[in-house]
Amino acid sequence: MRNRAGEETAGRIVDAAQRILAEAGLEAATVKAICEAAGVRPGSFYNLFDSKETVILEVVKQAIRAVDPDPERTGRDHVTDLVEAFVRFVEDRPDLARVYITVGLSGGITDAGIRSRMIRHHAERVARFVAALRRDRPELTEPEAERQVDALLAALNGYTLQRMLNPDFDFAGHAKGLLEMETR
Amino acid sequence: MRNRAGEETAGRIVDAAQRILAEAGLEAATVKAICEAAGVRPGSFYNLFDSKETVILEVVKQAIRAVDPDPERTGRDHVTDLVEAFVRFVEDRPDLARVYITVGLSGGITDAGIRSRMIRHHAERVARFVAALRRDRPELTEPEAERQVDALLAALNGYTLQRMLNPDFDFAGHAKGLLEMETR
DNA sequence: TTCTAATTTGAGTTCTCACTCAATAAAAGT
DNA sequence: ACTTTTATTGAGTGAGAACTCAAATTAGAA
Repeated sequence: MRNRAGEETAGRIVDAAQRILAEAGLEAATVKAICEAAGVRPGSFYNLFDSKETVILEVVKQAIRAVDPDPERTGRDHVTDLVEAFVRFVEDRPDLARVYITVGLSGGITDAGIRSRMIRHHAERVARFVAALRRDRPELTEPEAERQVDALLAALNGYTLQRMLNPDFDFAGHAKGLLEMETR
Repeated sequence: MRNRAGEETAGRIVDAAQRILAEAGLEAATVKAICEAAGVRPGSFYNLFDSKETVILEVVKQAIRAVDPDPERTGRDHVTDLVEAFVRFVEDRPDLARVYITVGLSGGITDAGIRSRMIRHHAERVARFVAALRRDRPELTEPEAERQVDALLAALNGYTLQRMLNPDFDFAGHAKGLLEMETR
């Protein structure tokens, strides 16, 4: 095992970046701050990563994965499960959620691929929700289900936005309210 | 007329800041970039504004004002009117819509006032929508109407987000779809 | 143990940022 | 025309950012 030490250090750096992002936001995630939190000197940082952006992107990828856990479960979840996973993500990792939403808008992340990656990710999520909804309510046609899922996800994103603006906003409660409207 | 020249220059600076914010985001809105776009030297900038933040804030205020035109009409509109106004805002002024969302999300604006200002603005909008909805459908109780408006506005914001990510997204169509769901 | 490659170090370098200010120019008032 | 207020200029400051690199250290292989 030749690069065990390096890999371990790289992991510590990503963890530190994620912690800072979660606690203090994107602006505070400087290389210096990340290095201090990881207990590492800048030289090591740049020995292991090409740029700061690489690390932030790695955190964002983890965030994307975190929104939809256990993707192999596809075909068995209910809409409530999916919504609950989304709520948990926003509640547990509000600043990852912020990063997730900001990335598409901000010029800070210059990686061109990230935008299309997020659009594709959204499309996959819609498909998963539609499948779950039609399982719960088989009487719905495909287009009907799609329209409802579209509105549901848009509302969830909108509430996420609100939660970003106002930390006191009761995200979980409002998300649950949406479910009751949808499934009535 | 003592400060006409200064006021005109200040206007050019605000316009330039708005253009840059809309086209390239908060990160790109440096003093240098704003000055270049406005055809002004940094010295003039700081003769007219205390800080960069002052200018950004001015742009945000304009964005907020643009979302809800004709506020004196309160008490006469229907939900469809309000939604249509919102759609028109997003379609006609995607630049301001982007500013509204970007700035709200970013931690870069340290001014505490801007956040609460946006929250207050949202509350006012909810009230206006609730009044309109109860006028359209008197059978609804206040809490019922509030919950529906909440979801409607969240979905509209979510769709706005989607539209920012993907310019091909059919915002107007989806917004109309929401209305049909709400008022069925 | 000894050699070698992976890893870490930290004092820089370069860059760009927001912001300043003394000097100059333009405009307005008398 | 003269004076005073207002507006503009642009070189410059210091702070802090991302990032570099030659040298030192560490750890696995022989």
